[in-house]
Amino acid sequence: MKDQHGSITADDVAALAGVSRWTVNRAYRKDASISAKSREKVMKAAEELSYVPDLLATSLATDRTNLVALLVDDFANPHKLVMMERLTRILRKGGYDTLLVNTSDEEDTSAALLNASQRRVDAAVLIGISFNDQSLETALGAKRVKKLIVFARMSKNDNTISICCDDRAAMATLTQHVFSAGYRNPLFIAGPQTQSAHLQRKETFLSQWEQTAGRRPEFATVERYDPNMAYDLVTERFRDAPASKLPDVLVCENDALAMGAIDAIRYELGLRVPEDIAVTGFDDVPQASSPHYKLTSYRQPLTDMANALVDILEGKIRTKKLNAFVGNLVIRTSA
Amino acid sequence: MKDQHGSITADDVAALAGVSRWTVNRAYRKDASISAKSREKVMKAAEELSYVPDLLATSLATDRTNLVALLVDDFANPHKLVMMERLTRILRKGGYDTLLVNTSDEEDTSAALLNASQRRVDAAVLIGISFNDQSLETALGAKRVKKLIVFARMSKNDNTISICCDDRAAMATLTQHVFSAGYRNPLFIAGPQTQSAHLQRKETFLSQWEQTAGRRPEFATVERYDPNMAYDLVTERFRDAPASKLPDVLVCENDALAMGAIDAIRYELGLRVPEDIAVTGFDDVPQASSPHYKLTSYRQPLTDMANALVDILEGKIRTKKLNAFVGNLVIRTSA
DNA sequence: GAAATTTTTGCACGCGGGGGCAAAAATGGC
DNA sequence: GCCATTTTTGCCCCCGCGTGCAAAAATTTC
Repeated sequence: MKDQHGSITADDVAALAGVSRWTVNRAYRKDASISAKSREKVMKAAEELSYVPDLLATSLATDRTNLVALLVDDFANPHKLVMMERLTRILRKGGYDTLLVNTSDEEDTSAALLNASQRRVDAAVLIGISFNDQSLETALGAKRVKKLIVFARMSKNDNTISICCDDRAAMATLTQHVFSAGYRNPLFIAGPQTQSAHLQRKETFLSQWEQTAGRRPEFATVERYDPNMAYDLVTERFRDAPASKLPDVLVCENDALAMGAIDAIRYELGLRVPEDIAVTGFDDVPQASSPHYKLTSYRQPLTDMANALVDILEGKIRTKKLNAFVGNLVIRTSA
Repeated sequence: MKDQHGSITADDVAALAGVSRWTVNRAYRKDASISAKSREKVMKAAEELSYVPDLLATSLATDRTNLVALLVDDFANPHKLVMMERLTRILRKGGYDTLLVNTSDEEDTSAALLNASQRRVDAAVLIGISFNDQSLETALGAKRVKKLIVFARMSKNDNTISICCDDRAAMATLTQHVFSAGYRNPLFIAGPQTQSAHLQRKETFLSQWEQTAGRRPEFATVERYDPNMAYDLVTERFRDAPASKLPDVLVCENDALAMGAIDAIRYELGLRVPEDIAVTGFDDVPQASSPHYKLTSYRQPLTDMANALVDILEGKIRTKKLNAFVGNLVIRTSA
């Protein structure tokens, strides 16, 4: 009875059940060789003492924590919330807990990874945007983490695993929709140029549009995925532009930019969406469906992607670059 | 050299530095009695081997994990993102990591708490809305967690610690602003009635307005803190109402509801904000500042609150109910 | 320079549980 | 009922590090 200490260990249960400590632990492992009878005895005793195995000790002994670090660097984008919800839920279902690591002000992703490695996470999942391949290459922390997974973005780094939706297919669908809706003069609004994933999205659109419409569209970039940046960009670029100089559709790299663009069109340019300028986004954040935006957007198959993540953790998938996930275009009235 | 195993332990460092393992570990504890000389030797050897102490083993030995479970049940509200960012950042600065627990579909908060307790978290912080005092009372998991902290809400449960902004002061400021702006016929839009924190916000407004204006205002409630619910509420309630029956201001329990209300006013009622109906929110989410909403809202002092959380974890604060945090009213054009 | 302190270091043991093997018990065959 | 198998159980040692104490080394005292 070390009940006073507060924590009940397998020893206590063993004593009560009249078996050895090892038998108690075995009762909790499903593949263990133990008779149904003693397992039952153990479970009964465990319940009586309200015993639960200690994951810390288990982790230490097995070198498996069932813990995944989730590194997030941009808490401004509501899509992060969607991803976090989906990932935590599905990871949990797969038996994993999530360590949330905020790398937004901490330029040094390496330090975050190192810290995670000190907790022996089974994997680190990056859903940020400012992690570039180079930093992953040089990060000391990166090497200590068992698995490094870039989620919703493609990394070219050979040591990292990428899970991403098929940008090519996505942009093809989008291009198709925009073109067949009659738009002919698009402007692509992209985020920072340093991000491979998004660069890919941009390049894919540009080339696909060129193929479809015979002309390579213009594009503009902003420094961060911040609605205000898109807002300012659109405002400054088109404030005094004659109607003939205006694009007829803004294809935005994500919803955050699209929403900023819509606001600028309405409140700065005094124009209508989609009549004067149409807008498309990417991610289909919850706000995209608000009557104000009614944003046509592309929804990534996050559930499938998260399930794939679990499969990777379980070792069921060994491919390093998974990018065949196809989502679907959510057509609303903004384009 | 157990380098092949991948993990370098204190033993390896000890061997290289020519001291015992315990001296190595001591070098990492700041209050340990160790000579400057040998600490230096150890650190040099550690760097050479790129050794880092294992937090799992440390936690097991010290019964202190420096891990905090953050339970979140509503990923639809963008304010959660703000809170998560602030909390993770400040906790990290205080030396704590964050375990993100999604309790949105899992009705059983108890199971989540139990799971967290198996990881021996130093505390569980609830920033959700559907945790009610009763469930905290009966939750088996609750007892196993060292500290149970309700953040941004007041719990009446004696066993839990609450950190909340001063709702009375907040609503007083808001009431004052609304009243002196000339509004006389407010409608309060509240979330689910089961939540003590928010009930408090509502009751506070009602009584303070009564005191100020001499008349107890009406209120309406929705089932979830979901913009669509506020949207529908406003639409249904006022669609065919004559202008004389309309409130002149909607005081909403949070920004999510306020934004839904604004959309309904504009897109369903065809009225203007604030000229026909003004709106106020609470939380000051990032979207509140968009040109579309320009929402007058109340910003909680999250940084102070998060710092208080760290102080509680460190044992520097022993008070159980902290609710003296005063934020500030962010006045925009919606009211 | 020897004795009395004080600082530094080493070590047994513990934290809670897992792997793998040998002993014990249960089962099967005839 | 006896022996060969198979299942079940107990146990040693290990995971990586912290605590508290005793031994060793360094420092002070007179």
